[in-house]
Formats: sequence, structure tokens, C-alpha cells
Amino acid sequence: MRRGYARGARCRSPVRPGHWEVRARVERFVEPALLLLLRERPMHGYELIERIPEVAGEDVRVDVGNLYRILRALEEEGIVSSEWSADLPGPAKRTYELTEAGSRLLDRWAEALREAQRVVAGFLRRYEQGGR
Amino acid sequence: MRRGYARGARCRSPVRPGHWEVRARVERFVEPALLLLLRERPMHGYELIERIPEVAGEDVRVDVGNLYRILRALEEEGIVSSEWSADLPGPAKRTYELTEAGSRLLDRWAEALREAQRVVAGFLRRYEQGGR
DNA sequence: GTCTTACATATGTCTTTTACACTTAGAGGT
DNA sequence: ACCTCTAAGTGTAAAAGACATATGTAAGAC
Repeated sequence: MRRGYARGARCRSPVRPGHWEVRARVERFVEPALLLLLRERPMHGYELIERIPEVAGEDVRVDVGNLYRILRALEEEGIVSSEWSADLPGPAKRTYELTEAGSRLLDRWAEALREAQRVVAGFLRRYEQGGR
Repeated sequence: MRRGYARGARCRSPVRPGHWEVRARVERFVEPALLLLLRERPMHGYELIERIPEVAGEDVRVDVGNLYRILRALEEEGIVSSEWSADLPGPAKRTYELTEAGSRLLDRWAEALREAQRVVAGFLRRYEQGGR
């Protein structure tokens, strides 16, 4: 093999050529955000959607469809439990609650996020040393 | 629609049932890591692979294949430039260098990462308020 | 009364990002 | 000749995220 590469360039959504979208988000951050909100008190999915920006940043646009899928995956793993709340007025709501396992998972997320903070802080220190 | 959901549960790779892998990594973090290393001095791909853990965390396992793809995508967008270094001993090496546009992109990454730090810090404060 | 809007929960599908597996090739050692 | 290390790449699948649309309740507008 030698010289010159082939087709199949990775697409990185340059808005305009030479202008990449830079975001710097934590992978799967909605997940710990859900756990944190649910630790404070049980709520239903729609309320979680409205409150997620509080904990995950004001600019995040949570995908509603994926959020419900995540909630169900969490329930299958015993991280949250849910039931239909027939009592509440309005359309049928499924109210979610954090389990003990969920609380422990949140703890692990918090630890992982602290580690991520250390890594990013190290990056930024090294960035600033280099100067402009 | 009412009651009970369907097939198609999202897969979240639970290592053991009830034990999710928690990682908390920044999306596409290798990209700014490459830019930072290349700002310090030009180097070839293989050297970048060895040095990435320095700036992106010791545990990150960079995928070698993807790294070369990213480098080419960066070059197509004028973020880095490269050429074969016939002079150096050993197998053919392509040496990468950061362009002016690349330096500006790194600046934008740094700003985005600072913002991410703020968001995560806010999350952790709220987490600690709740106690255990 | 039916029309529109807001609430609430979902599914389908496509793209982007990441992970895993493999190939090619030069240079040096044994 | 054969093996290992360095160096650069391709192929492909899985995971994560984005975008579009469907379904049903309830309240208020006209």
C-alpha cells in the first residue's frame, strides 16, 4: 500500500465548507439527567422532558422519541419503575420512579462525570499553556 | 394508544443484567485531542495514536482505523495538511500539520469544552445537594 | 358540534459516531 | 526464510443520536 487514499470520507456535517459544528457534549448525558431528576421526586415522561434542560444544559434538545425508549430500557434493567396514573387528570400518564439500583447507577455516573471533568480540565490546561 | 409497550427495546450493553457500563466521555473527543497535539508540533498518525491518551485520558482506546479516517476528513476540510515524509527512516509516514483554520477550530473546541465543564459542574452540584 | 391546540406516549427510520476485525507493506532481527 | 514492530489503511457492524410521524385525551375557540 502506498500513496493516496480512497473514497468513503467520513462525513462531519460541515455547515458551510470549513465550518464544522463543534458541540462538546457528554455521551448519553440524558441518562444521568433522568436519574438525577427522578431521585428528587417521581414524575412522568413529559415532565422529565421539560425539566431536562435544567440539569443537562439549556441548549440540549432532547429527542422525545428516544427519551421514551431510554425510559423503557431503564425500566427493563430495573433502574426505574413505572405505572400508569389513572388518577391524574388529562391524558394517560406513566409515572416513573427511581429504584435502589437506579440510585446506585446515578452514583456511578456522578463518579464517571467527575473523572471526565478531570480529563477535560487537563486538556484545557494544556491548551492554555500553548497560548495563541 | 393505551397500556403496554412493544418490541424494539433500545440496547444499552449491560455487561451483566443490571450492570450498565458507565463511561461519561465527551463526544468526538479525539478530534480536539488531535488538534491540540498537532498545534504543539507536526507529527505522523502513529505518533498521534500513542500520544492521544496524554490529552484525552489514559483509559481511552482510540480506534486506529477511525483515527486515520478522521485525519483524512480533517485534511479534506483544510483543518490539517499532510505529506509523505520519504526522509524519515522506517515505513512510509504521512506527517500531519495544523493549518490556521485548524488552530481556529481548536479554539472553538476549547470554548465548547469550557461550556461542557460548566454544565457538568452544575449537574454535580445538584447531585451533591440531594445527598445519599 | 367540529376544529384547533396542548398534553402525553409512542413507533419508524435514517445518519452519525464508535467498535471490532482485518489487510498491506517496509525495516530489522534471528 | 521467518517473525515482529512500525505505519497506514479498508470493511463492516453496532451503538447513539436526529428527524418525522402516529395515536389518543382534554380543554377552549368558533
